[in-house]
Amino acid sequence: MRVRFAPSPTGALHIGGARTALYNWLLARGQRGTLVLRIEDTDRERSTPENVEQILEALTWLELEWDEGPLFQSERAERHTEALETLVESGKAYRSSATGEDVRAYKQEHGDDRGFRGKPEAEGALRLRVPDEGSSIVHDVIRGETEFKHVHLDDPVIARADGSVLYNFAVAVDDLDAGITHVVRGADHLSNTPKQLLVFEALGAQPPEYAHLPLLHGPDGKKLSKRHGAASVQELRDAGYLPEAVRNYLALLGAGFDPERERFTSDELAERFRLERVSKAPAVFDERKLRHLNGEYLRELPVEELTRRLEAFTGRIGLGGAAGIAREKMQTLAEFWPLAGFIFDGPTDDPEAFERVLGAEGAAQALGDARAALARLELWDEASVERVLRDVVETRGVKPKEVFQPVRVAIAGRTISPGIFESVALLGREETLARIDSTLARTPVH
RNA sequence: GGCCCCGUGGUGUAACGGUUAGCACGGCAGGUUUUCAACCUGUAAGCAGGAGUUCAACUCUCCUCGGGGCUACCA
Repeated sequence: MRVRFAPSPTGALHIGGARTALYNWLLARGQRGTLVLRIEDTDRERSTPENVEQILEALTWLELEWDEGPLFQSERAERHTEALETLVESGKAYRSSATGEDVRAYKQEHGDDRGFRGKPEAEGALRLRVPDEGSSIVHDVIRGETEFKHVHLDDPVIARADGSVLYNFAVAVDDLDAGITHVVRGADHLSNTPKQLLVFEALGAQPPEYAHLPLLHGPDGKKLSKRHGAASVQELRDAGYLPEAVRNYLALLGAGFDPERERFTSDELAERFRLERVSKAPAVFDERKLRHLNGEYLRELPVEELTRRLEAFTGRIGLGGAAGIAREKMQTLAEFWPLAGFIFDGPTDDPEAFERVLGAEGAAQALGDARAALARLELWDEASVERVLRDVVETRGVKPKEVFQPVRVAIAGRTISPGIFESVALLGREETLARIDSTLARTPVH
């Protein structure tokens, strides 16, 4: 089995495209087949090295593997020309200068549901001759059979007047030459399939098996796009999602896995993936669910691994201790720094938190007592810190938060942080006492 | 306009010609708790609508409605 993922080089890898790539990968992996990557760059304008680079980067980030082959469709221009000539010689394609305007005029005359048929000319673009009789039937592994009557189909343009080929032609020729057995792609290509089928037929070749995946929509039911927040793999990465979580989530969106379970390894995914089980209905990309899943993956990562990823994500080093105490509280890598950055960069400036917590009655005394108790500590570790701080609570006869919150604001600057004992223990004696002192110095005493 | 696809709670989905229509996210209400999370318990919420086939339909057929895609000398 040979499958292919053929993105258009328009820039970032769209989330829907990522899922298509993933499904192809799972299919190939589960069936011991090969995944071929090919950039659909017959439109040279849109194909920039940067765009291609972005796509490869995203696929690599997702940890998908593919077979090295001719990566660019444009490298095959010679073969395309040759195939074109074959079709012209056999009368299956003809030159026509007809424009979109002419096609509309034709339909005015013959009816909207009548496909355009041109007359052969000496100059112009190349159109494929579609027979009026019969129909092309798309045999789709997911959707069953869909019939497209030839009368409704326009003779498609397969090459520009300058000889360069167009997508629907090139894709068929390339799939044929690459020996692709299964074409798995977005449902937006379903209507294009009869044109490609016609190309296979004109070339006297057997088409591959097709499977059209349901499209991914945004929360508003419209096709997923920029205004829905993250729309590309790159954005997901930058938002702090883990590739394994993204992969798992994307796989869940329409693959028809057992919903009693939702976490799967790549091997399990590949093992269970069945094209026949893929849903026909479009799915809405729900970032909240991805967050949830990501949080689970994050919490199960060994601390050393989590640290490595946080360091790569933030560009900082020495995050090990902080990773350990913050990991229970984050769902994405991006949430780490707001939560634990104070350990490295000093307390966050949050006047509102300061006012509310340290402005409260008894806060200054509580903080002072905590300071004194901590200063007496001989062994500075989490258990000892907890012991003495709880002692302060007991001695003062107040609620725990009346002691813990002032300490938290003193060291973190804000009311949200990892656990107070762990934070203090990690910060160290010197830094903790210094931060408390500096806080005390500007705290009003009630 | 033409051609085509799709339709189970807000979201992702499971099941089956006969079930109290299940699970998860999210919501709500409690619990735990030093904050925020996490975690635990409980709870609300669905077969788009209408015909037909059948002893029986969410499941099969048709229609309507709704959503989507394609309709380029784009991919």
